[in-house]
Amino acid sequence: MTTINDVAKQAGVAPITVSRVINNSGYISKETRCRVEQAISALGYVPNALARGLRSKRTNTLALVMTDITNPFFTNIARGVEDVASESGFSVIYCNTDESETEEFKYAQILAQKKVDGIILVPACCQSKTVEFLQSLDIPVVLLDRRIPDVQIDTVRCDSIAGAYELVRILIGLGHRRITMISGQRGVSTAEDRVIGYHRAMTEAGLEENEQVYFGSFTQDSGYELAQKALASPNPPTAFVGANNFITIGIMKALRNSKLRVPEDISLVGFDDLPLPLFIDEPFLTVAVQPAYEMGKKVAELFLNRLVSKVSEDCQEVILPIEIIQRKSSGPVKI
Amino acid sequence: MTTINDVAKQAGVAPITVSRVINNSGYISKETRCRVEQAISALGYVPNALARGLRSKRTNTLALVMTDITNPFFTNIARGVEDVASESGFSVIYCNTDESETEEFKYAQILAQKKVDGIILVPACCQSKTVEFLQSLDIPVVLLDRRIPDVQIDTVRCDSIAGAYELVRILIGLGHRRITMISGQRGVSTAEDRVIGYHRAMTEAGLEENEQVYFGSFTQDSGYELAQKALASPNPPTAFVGANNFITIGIMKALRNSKLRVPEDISLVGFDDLPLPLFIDEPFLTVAVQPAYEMGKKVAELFLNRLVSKVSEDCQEVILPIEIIQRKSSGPVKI
DNA sequence: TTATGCTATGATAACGTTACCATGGTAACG
DNA sequence: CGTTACCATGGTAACGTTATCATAGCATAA
Repeated sequence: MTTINDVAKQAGVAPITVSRVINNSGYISKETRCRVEQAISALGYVPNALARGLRSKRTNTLALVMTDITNPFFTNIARGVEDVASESGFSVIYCNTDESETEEFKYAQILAQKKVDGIILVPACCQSKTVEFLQSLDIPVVLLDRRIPDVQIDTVRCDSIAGAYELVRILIGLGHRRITMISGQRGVSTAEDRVIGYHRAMTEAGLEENEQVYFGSFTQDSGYELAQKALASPNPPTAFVGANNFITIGIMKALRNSKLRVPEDISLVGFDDLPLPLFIDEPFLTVAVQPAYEMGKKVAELFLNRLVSKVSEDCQEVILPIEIIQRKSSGPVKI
Repeated sequence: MTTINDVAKQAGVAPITVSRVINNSGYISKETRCRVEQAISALGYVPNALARGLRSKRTNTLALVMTDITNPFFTNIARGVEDVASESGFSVIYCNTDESETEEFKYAQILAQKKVDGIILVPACCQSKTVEFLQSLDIPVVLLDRRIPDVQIDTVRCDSIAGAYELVRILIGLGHRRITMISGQRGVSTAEDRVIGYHRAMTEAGLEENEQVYFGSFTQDSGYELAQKALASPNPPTAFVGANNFITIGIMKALRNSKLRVPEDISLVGFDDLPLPLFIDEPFLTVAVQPAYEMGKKVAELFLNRLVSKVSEDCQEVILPIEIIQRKSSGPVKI
C-alpha cells in the first residue's frame, strides 16, 4: 500500500509537506504542490483516514442515528443532513435503531469507538442513557425530531402539539365530535405531544368526554390494529387522527376492511406526508407536514457550526414550522 | 480520554493483556480477565477503533453502496446485510449514490480512505471504473442486484430476464398484443435485462412488430413521463410493464391522469413489490418480486466467508429466484 | 531426568499520519 | 543595517492499539 512516505520520496519532499498539500494547510510553493500532486496521482495514493483520525483527533464524520430507515420522513431528513455535511467535507454514517433503546445504545458504543465527530440522534425513547453516555465521552450530540426531558442538549424539531391541535381543529370545524387519536410509543415525545395537541383541541371544544386515545408504535401494523379496536368500540369515531404516516396508512387499511369510505363515511387526517400516490384520487390525505429535508439541513448546519466554532453557548431548541395541507380525506361529519 | 494504558495500570497488567481481554484472543487467566474487566468498566474505557484499525489492518466494517436509499427494495436489502453482518461483529456503512457514477466514485474514495474491509456495491452504471479502482487497492468488492460486463467479480442478483419474460407471458396469455415496456437507465443491467426478457417473450409470440420500449430512469417521474408518451402514441398499448416499483407507480399515475381504469381498461404489471397498501383494493399489482431481504443476507454471507477464509476461489455469480405474484392489475385485454 | 507442549504474561516496535517546534530565506520597514 | 514579518520546508515525536517475539511456570510424556 502506498503511504505518504512513498509519495514524499517520489516528490523529493518531506512527508509533512505532502500532508500540507493534502490538507491545504500551511505554506506550499506552487512548484512543490504541483510535484506532490503528480506523485500522488502517479502512485495512486489514498490517504489513510484511520491514521489521520488517530493523530488529528478529527474524523470528518457525522453519524445520523434514526429510528426507522424505511420511513421516507427519515430518509428525507438524511438527504438534508448529507447535503449540508458533504458540502463541509463531512461524511455521514447512517444508523437504524428500529425504535429500540438497546440498538441505540449499541450504536452509540460503536460510534464512540469509531470516533465520529458528532452524532445526530433521533432518540428511541425518553431516557437519557445514550445521551449521557456520549456526553460523558465528550462526543457532541444533538437531538432531532424528538425531545428528551431534563437534558441540556441542542434540539431540532417541529411543534407537534401545535400540529396535532390544528389537525383536530379542522375535524371539529367539520362537525366531528367523536375523534380518535392513534399515536406511537408512550414515552416518545412526538407521540406524547401529538396527543397533548389533540387533547388541547378537544378540551377547548368541550369534547373531553369524547376523547379516545391509543398509544402503540409508529408502524402500519400498530395503526391497523388500534384502528380496528377503535372501530369495534361501543361508540366508534367519525374521524381518526394518525400520529405519523405509517400509522395513518394502517388506519386506512382498517377502514377499508370495514368498508368505510373516506371521507364520505369517516374522516382521516395524519402527520407526515408520503411521497407515493397512495390512492385513486391523489393527493388525498389531509396532513400536518414536517419539513423533513429542511430539518436535516438545519440540524446539520447547527451542528457543524458548533463543531467549528467550538463556542459552547447555551443549548438551542430550534422549532421548525409545520404545514397543514387540507385535502380530501377530511370531510364533514356524516349525519 | 481513557486509553488501554490507563486500564492496564488500573488492573496492574500490561496493555497487551487488556487487548487480549477485549479481543478474546490468546490465553488469559480467569482472575486477570476479571480484574481487567473491572478496570474497564470502572474507567468507562472505550477502545479506539482508529488505532485498532491502523495497527491490525481490519476495521470490522462493511459498506453497502446503493443507488436509491428511498426505495424499500434497497432498504430491505440493507436490513438483510445488517442482520448478517452484525452477527459476525461487523458494522455496516450505508451510502447512497442516487444512480450517479460520480457519487459512486466519490464514495469509493472515501471508503478506501476509511479502510473498510469490503464493499457491497449496487453499481450505478455498467462501467467498471469504481470496481477497478477498488480492486487495484485490494479492497474486496461484490456486486449486488446488477451485473457489470467483463469484470471478474462476485455477484448476487436475480434473473431479470426470466422475471420480465414471465410477466410478459402473463400479459400475452391474457390476450394482450400491444404491450409497452418502461425501463430504467440504459446501460444498467437490470434495465437492459428486463427489456431482453420482454423482447424474448414478445418475439416468441410473434409480436416483434408490436414492441414498444422506453428507457428512462428508475423513478416515479420517469415512469410517469414515459407512460404519458406511450399513451399519446398512435397505437397506444393495452398493457404496461414497469421495470421497477417506482416506475410502475409512475405509470399508474399516468393511467389515472388519462382516466384509464386498471385492469378494466388497461393492464399493468411490474418489478418489485411495495410494502404500502397503494390502492383501494390492496394487494393490487401483479409483480415479479425479488427477495430483497434474502439478497442482502446472501451477499453478506458470501462476502464474510470470502473475508474470513481468504480463499480466492473463482468468482461466484449467485442468482436468486424471482417470485411472480399475480394479482388484480393484470386482466384480459379489452376488446 | 530431559524433552515437549500448553498456559499466562510481557517488552518492543510498528501501523500512517499530523501537531509542534525549528530553521532558513527573502522582502519590507524604520 | 538590524529588526520584523512572512514564506517554505523539515525533524521529531506522538496518537492508541496490536503483531511479533520472548519468557517462564507447570504438567505430562518419553
